[in-house]
Amino acid sequence: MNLGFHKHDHAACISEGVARADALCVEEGVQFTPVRKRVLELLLQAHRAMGAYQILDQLREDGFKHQPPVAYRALDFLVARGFAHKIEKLNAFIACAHLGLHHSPAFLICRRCASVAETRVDETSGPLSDVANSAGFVIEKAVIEAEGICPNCLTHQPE
Amino acid sequence: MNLGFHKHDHAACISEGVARADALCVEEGVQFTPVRKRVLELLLQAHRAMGAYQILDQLREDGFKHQPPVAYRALDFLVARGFAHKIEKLNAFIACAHLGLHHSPAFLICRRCASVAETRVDETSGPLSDVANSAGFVIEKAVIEAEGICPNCLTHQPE
DNA sequence: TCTTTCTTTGTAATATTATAACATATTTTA
DNA sequence: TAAAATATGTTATAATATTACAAAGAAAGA
Repeated sequence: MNLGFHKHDHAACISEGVARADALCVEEGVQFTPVRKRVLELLLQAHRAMGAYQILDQLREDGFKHQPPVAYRALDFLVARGFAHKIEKLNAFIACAHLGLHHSPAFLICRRCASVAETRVDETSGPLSDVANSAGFVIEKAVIEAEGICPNCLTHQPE
Repeated sequence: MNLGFHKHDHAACISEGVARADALCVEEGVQFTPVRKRVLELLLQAHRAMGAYQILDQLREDGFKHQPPVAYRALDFLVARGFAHKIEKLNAFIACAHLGLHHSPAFLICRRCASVAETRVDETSGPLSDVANSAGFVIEKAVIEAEGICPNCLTHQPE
């Protein structure tokens, strides 16, 4: 599976991501306003997790308004629609790597280079679901974030 | 498996937890100082996730010093030794339910009553490990936190 | 024991992350 | 076009967490 730990056509991945989000917003009848679009672009461009205040700094440079709610509102919108995800461990946000697909994301976070790869996991099976089912707990959303060392960092500077 | 969604002898579970931590500290030659012990007691007693500032408030009532670092240092100690865990989703801390056992914890968080149950998962197998292995990513620690509705809340006030 | 080393605590200041509240503007719907 | 819903502008503040440095206490070696 492509986990993002490699080179790719980044310009295309940004414009495709924005286009896809745009289409989904039209479909769902919601407004993909300039700030929202810009924040998604920034996240796609960065290709890594960004804090809300980092985003705010970029917005200021772009001439957008830059009080905290501006960033948090845009991020809330993107996260609610699945266009971005919050990485709880980092208090940061990242563009969705599987935009448009309903999925349950999981993340691999490199503690050396801070790269974050998104993968999908099956919510309805696996050890956690088994435990939840037998306890009678209904899982609605799962935060799955693994920390460790990515293949690039292992290769280039093994510990 | 006992997930904590039930009645139990709470006084015993507090004193046993503290005693076990005490023994482990002796074994490892580290100091189980009064603040550290008191914070663990508070967490065991609360039997739910507590924020650092909630703990700080309790410490103040107990006559301990109560600047933020006091709580964060004690919590860092407890988390480093596995006596407590941080719930990233809640920015809160909870006493370990399997004190003394090396384990990879996972949590079931009820969004209605805010109870948190700890369970163990196998780090070395399962869908996430498979993805990580095939990508060459070495997982060191996994944050696994499921949100949903606990059996008590389902039974007592079904939605 | 002494003394040096390591660990822990006390404290002030500040950094970082996030939300509340309310006014205004814009878009959508009827 | 009026009403309703949605989105933005703005101020203020809440909640979470860390840095830095001084002082106190415990552990280890001579």
